[in-house]
Amino acid sequence: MVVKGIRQLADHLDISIGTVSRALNGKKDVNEDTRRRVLEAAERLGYVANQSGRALRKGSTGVIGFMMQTGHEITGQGDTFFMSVFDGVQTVFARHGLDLVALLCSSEEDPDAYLERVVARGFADGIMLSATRRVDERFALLDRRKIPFVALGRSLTDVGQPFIDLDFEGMATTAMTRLVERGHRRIAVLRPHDDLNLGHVFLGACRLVLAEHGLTLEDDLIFDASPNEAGGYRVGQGLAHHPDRPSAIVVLNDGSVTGLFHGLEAAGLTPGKDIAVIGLHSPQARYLSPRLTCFDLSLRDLGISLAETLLASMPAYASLYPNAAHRQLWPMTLIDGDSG
Amino acid sequence: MVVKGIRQLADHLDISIGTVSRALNGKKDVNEDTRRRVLEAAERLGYVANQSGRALRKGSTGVIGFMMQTGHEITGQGDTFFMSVFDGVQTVFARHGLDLVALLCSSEEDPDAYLERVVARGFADGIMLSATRRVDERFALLDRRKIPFVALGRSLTDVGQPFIDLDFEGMATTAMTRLVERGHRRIAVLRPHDDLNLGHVFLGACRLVLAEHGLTLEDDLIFDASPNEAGGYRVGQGLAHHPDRPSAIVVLNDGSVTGLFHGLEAAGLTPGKDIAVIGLHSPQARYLSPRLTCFDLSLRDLGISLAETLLASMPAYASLYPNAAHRQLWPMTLIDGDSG
DNA sequence: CATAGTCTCGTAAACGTTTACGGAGATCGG
DNA sequence: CCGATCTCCGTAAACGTTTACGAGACTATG
Repeated sequence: MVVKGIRQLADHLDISIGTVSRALNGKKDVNEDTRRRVLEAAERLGYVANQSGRALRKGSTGVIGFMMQTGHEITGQGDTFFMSVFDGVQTVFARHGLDLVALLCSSEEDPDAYLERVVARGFADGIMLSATRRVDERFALLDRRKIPFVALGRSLTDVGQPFIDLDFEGMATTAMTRLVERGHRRIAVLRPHDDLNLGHVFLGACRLVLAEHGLTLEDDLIFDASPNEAGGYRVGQGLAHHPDRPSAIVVLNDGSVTGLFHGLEAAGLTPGKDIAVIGLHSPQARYLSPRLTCFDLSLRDLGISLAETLLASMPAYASLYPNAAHRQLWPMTLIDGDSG
Repeated sequence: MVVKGIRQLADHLDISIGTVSRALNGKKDVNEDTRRRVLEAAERLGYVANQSGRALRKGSTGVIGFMMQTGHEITGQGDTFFMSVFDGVQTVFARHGLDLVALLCSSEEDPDAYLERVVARGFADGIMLSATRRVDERFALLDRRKIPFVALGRSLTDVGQPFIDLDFEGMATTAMTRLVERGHRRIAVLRPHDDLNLGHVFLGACRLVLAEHGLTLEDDLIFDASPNEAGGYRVGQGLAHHPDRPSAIVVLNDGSVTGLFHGLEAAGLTPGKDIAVIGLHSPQARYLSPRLTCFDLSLRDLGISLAETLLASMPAYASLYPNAAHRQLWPMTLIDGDSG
């Protein structure tokens, strides 16, 4: 048997709905005996407070929305990237009875309009953004709507929004220094679409590092490619037939690395021998041959930080996370491989 | 400027909230002039009806939940798999103003309890399931709660629930016949955890096909492995050192194939030469060397069918999809590769 | 002109919950 | 034994929306 509505549950117990509600919500003014009775009955009859009614009254939904776009060509992240991050986010939210849902924006719908719609409806108490773009209306939009949010990926049009982004500057420094010290002079970069800001940031950092060594990043060595196997394959082919082939390449699209390897091999080049490859860690990375030299990070911990940063900006939870970082560049560690 | 609440919007227009609501919802009893005025003002002031209020009154949320579990070790599918399916689902839902969200169940929470909680709250009008298990409480639970749903993956405890599953029987027939005709006699199978029913179904089908040829599926040739690179790698190693090595393997875990290849290679075996490999299509499949012989399917179309099947079981939309399949085995086509 | 019909709109109830408020009974201190 | 305090609970308002209902102002029709 299943009971629908607090009214039915209250009638069933010969108690007023007020008391039932208080009992369920752990409020003070309720006898411990009746509380037990209520809890037991709710459990037995499968009563759970209606989401809409509760949200309407309380003014908060208990839901956090993580916006992502369907159709996988947009972001450069590997296949299990988000699921790992989510797992970290959840462990934090679970402590507060918050639920994480992914807001799925169709590839046919305008992301800005979608987000505005969802936020304006009051669907979620907080928003997580991903795949931030170089000019990203969404930051201003969320500011305007005054809803707490955090971005996975930095904002370039800076007005103080909270975010956590990968430390691309650190990555650029480590990668470029390593390559230069090993004698590389012509170094290429593979990044996803220019509109995503991670590639933009990374290139800037690379230029800085290279300049310190009196080197430059040649325009014809910057490859934009879809963050998938096909994109990597094409770049591999392109590299092989490049009139002035670089001796190394750094790959931001972790989904493209295996494609790149096979593209190179198909053209008779051996990664790590004919051309050094440094990438981002992905599940495949250590099973590639040669093993990929790559930057690793704890996605689960990243998710935890992401959640804490968001909660820190929500009035109801801020006091619990007094020293959560408002903005953070997430450190990555280099894992030695055989590819570069 | 942003307006909050239909009351404010109505006051701003010197109109009653009833009329405003009717205007926004395209109801009949409203002058076309005032409707335009309302629509324009709503657009300009950024008014969108509150989700909770609307859902509470209408008794439906306009939200469809796709349940999935975070932490990627459970299901064999990755982000791109789901994102492609979602894209298809969305194109159908968009026509009806329905929104798809992914209900993310933490790996630390019991999936059944999670689903019960979400459904009982009335969070969504319909549910999509994935990663169905051999004994899956969720089917009975959704039946009991009388909420429309569809599963991506069949139910084995059969009481007529709607689902779409991959045609593993067809796949088994095609794959096994092909291998047998090419002279293979000892054929292995790699599948994810036994608790997921796809592996169970597939094995059964394989046994049937093999029996027709007077062959059997040896117990020591059935490998259960985590649906990831590491799992595949270990099986590759295991195959290489198998006392009576099979000459072919069919792989259900698409996330494991590259790992399997590298595991084999690390042990000195060449896929497609020393051992035939047939798998499922994945973004990597055609960039592997040798190219993977695999079964492909249109994920986007699968999503469309999934959505239509669900809508067909929702009273409000059923009439629009009179001949949507209630249950469906989704066809897959074999793509010739070099691996087997 | 009277009546019926049409068009448009305002009013108010309802959806399921939470919570401020007040009241009834019990307990306690003097 | 009386007033004060405490414990527990019921009542009712409020959250923002949709919609059934009815009313007023026209128009058409006879």
